[in-house]
Amino acid sequence: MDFFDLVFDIPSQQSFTYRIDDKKEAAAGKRAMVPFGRRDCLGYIIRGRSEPPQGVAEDSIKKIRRVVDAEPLFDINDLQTASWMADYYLCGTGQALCAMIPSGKKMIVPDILGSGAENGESLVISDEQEAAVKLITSEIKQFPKDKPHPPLPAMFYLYGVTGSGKTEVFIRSAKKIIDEGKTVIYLVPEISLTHQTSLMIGNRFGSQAAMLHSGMSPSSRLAEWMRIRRGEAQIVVGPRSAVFAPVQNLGLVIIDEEHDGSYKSGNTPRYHARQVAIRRCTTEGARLVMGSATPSAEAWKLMSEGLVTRLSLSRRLSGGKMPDIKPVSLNRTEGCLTKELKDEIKATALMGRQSILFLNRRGFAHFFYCPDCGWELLCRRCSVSLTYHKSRGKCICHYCGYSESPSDSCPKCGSVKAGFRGFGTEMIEEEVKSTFPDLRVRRVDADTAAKKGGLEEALTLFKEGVIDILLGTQMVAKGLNFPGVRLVGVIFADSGLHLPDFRAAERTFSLIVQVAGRAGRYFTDGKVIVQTLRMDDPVIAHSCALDVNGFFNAELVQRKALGFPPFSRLIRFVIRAKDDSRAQEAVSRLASIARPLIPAGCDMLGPAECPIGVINDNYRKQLILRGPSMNIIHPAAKELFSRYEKKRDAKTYLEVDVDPVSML
DNA sequence: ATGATGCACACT
DNA sequence: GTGTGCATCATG
Repeated sequence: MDFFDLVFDIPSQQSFTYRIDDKKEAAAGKRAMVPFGRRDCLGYIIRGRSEPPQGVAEDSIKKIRRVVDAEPLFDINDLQTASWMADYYLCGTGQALCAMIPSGKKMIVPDILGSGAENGESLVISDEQEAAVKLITSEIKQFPKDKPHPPLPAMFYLYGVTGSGKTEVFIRSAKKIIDEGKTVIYLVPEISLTHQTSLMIGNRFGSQAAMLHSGMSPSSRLAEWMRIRRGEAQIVVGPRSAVFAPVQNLGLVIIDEEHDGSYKSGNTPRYHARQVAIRRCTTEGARLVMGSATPSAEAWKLMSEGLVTRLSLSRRLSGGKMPDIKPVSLNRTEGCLTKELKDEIKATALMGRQSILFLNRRGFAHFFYCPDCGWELLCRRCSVSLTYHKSRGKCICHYCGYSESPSDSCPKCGSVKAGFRGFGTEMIEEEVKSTFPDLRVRRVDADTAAKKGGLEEALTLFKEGVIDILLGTQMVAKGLNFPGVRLVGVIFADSGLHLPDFRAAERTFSLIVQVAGRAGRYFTDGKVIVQTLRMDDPVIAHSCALDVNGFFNAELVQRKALGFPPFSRLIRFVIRAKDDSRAQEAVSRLASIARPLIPAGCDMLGPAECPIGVINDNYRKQLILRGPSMNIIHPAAKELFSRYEKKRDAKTYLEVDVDPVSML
């Protein structure tokens, strides 16, 4: 073994061979400084070899300058995971490896939230919880080897309303697995919830636990990582990237709030932690348990197919009850507060209790709808909102390119008020303040949270009861529990429904149910008012009834009919360029390469403008490959990718997203 | 990704 | 005839 193959953090699958004098130093899994091109570069050693690869002259091989690590950073499993990622997500092996370690690449600001810890260990658990722990930690039955299916790990889904004690089941299961001498990875979404859960795990597992917090300094992150690598931690808590935690003898991966979008990486290796977890569990013989009150459609389907075992928790603990959720029509309402909501805010204030009002992010684009009956213009083929383009005077589908002219009155009820409008978020704050001049109102959103301590301050004040009404976006919707809250008001539940994304309904449903879970965790008189333009919309109705089953029954029929996931798999190609016509030409070329490559039973959506057509002065066009399974479209996508990249169009960039989660 | 190279049009 | 600007190429 005189030679070693290295990969770099570049978007190329290629590896490069180097030589070393002191070969004891070098080993697969270590990093090394080497001359690469005209500069020195940090590379990852992925394997040793006894002679140079074919076609590479011996004297063109350079020497490794310095091996950086005394001990390998990656073991064989890690290296295999990286090459699997490179293949699956169409990125460089080096890029994948780079994503697996806490690099000093991105600097992160110090710790934020200092909110209090959760109540400690509850000694008694319910029968349901007990049964769940038992199943999760039971002997893994080997999958029959003769099955045509690809091997899958033992997978469970802890399905139950907020406050039903999922965390306790996770913790007890983890304890049992650790007692068997194995290790656990506990994944949490990339939000404030991380902190509360981390504290709790810290309380219960002490020094056995390691945290890979997203708000940690790079140095302490690295320190924790090394501690894990050395085998000094049995349970690792962290966001998405913690799925790569270098634990030995992995026994269990927990994915808390499985439906959460932050498990999908938004930049280059665009991996999904759930997918990587499944893969890791498969190769390392571990089991997987996910949990949420609102599973993703993918998980729901896996459950109904029996590939994931469902474990239900049906009761709320801590003396809480699910709140009374009331949908209220916004039609013909002056402003954005209905009488019902105002009355409840008043009543709540009189009781000396608190309210949370949710301003869900407004639909970003101009969509065509009727304020009187709620009718909205949808694509006939994709059932996705059409986006109005003022310049062209047309409504366009961003998936398939279909367009039509808008009419000047509502086709359903004839109202001439139909047109393009939206709720301004600032005006809501105005209205709340002017309606309730003697109540203390505080708004928390991206702007207010931007300045340091802004969010923490607001939440502390709210907790202390110094604020009566907390106005907030998603960042307040998740995770945090405020025992004093009686009322939750959703200002405009439909807003997310207008997004031109086939998951719009799923996300809206999930958000409303999660938000409802904020109220009445410890009391029986929780109240939720859901304001909507479309009282009869099944999504709104199902979410207000907390009817997950009913929602998915309807939603999955729709998805199946339209051929969207989970009944198909997607690979999305996005072309980005400063110049619109260059971007257009590039997608056209991409599409013409793609057309003959599309396998039978698969199709291509687009090329079309991305739903957010311009970001940062970059024009964005997309093309989506769709097929019944990954096995079928993935090879085609790989071929398309490599043929397109053979010659890249000037000043254009291509991004590939396998299993895209957000289509915006 | 990124630095090197080579070819285009511009200006002393 | 040399000088900036960007598209193209290779990196062992």
